[in-house]
Amino acid sequence: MDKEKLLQAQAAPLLDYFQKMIPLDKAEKQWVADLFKPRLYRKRQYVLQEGDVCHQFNFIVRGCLRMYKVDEKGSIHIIQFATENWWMIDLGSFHSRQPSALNIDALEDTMVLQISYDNLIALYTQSPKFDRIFRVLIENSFVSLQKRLLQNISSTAEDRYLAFMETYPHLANRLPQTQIAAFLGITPEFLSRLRNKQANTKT
Amino acid sequence: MDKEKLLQAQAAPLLDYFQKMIPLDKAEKQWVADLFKPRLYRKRQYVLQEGDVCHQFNFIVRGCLRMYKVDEKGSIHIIQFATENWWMIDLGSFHSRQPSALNIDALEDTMVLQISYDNLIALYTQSPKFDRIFRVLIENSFVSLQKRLLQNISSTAEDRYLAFMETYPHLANRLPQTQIAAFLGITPEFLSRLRNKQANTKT
DNA sequence: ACTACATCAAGAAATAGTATTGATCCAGAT
DNA sequence: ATCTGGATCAATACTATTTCTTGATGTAGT
Repeated sequence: MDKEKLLQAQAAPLLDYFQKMIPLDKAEKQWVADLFKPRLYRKRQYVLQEGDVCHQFNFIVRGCLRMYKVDEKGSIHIIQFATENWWMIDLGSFHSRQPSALNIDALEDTMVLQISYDNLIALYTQSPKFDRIFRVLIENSFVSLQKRLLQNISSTAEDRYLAFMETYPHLANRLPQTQIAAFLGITPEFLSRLRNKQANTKT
Repeated sequence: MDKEKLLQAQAAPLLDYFQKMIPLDKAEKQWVADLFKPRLYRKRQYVLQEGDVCHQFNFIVRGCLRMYKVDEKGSIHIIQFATENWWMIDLGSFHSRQPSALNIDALEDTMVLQISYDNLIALYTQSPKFDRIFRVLIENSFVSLQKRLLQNISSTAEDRYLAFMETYPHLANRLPQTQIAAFLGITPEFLSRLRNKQANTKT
């Protein structure tokens, strides 16, 4: 009993998150608390390294992760940031059990709740409610991704910067600008100049 | 052939180390070069986290690792530091395949050569010479450990500090004093006072 | 030749990590 | 009871690392 309570306390942010989507019964809460394991990643630590299979579906309790691809020239292209109450995973690698071409690492010390592939399947089997939860959750991610793509192919760097500031104002002051630049696909120097320009035109 | 040379070059510090213990023949060198994989851990990054099984036997090429236990109060007790040409592993977890109660992380960016459990067994099977090498190497570690224990149970903090300075003079200027304090089992403040005292009595 | 960026180098500014010091407290040995 | 060998807390100082900005110069596409 004591142990159950401890697990539930650790999983609380995730249980809250699910609860807001679909109410869970007692047993379902306990499964979640049992199958999602808390884990701390420290700043700069890899969560997933290119060439490894992505074995974990990660829910971020606190901190910030980034997913990126390193191109042939060694430049970093950031696909996604994720902070509190977001998910981070290479879904392709996770489901195909094939090595990932992507990297995930921590920009801050980050606590996640992670579930392994096998345990996630077990969870789906035990309660189809989780099929629905994860469908919705992935749909949300899909929508953000599509939005991001559209912006990328259709806008100039300045427009992308402005859109970023609108969509993720909380990230703007939280992340180093080097990271934001890598997300926008420009150099930190150029981002610095863009910001300068913005600041000047405002007054 | 080219590839062989590259691997041997990467494994050079380890081959030198073995060579000083027992001469290796060509095939043995190649096994070592093949089975030990180079890996970089960045400062603050975990090499082993409490609760995980220790799967790798690590030889440090450059950098510095620390092994420690976190107690119920959250205090850190450092069991061991390891720098160039030393080994770092939770031997208990490694051999029992049970989760470790210890943490290992990097105090500096650290390059290791690591061999997995299965590959180490394979190495022993291929050449019993490695049984001897690893026996000797673990005996060395055992002796340091026993010395450390003895010091710990029999000395005052000041004596332990002096002994540390004698035994590991190179670590004294390399590690932050917070780490040395955690190794000696005292607070950084008290260590600071001890050093002050030493400096004054010398003149 | 103008716009929208990149590259490189250097310095400034901000932040995080480390060390020191003083004040106060406490437990065990004398 | 008080002295010694420590701990804890808070403030300050110092150092190192990371991040940001700026200037100079270059380049590809319209």
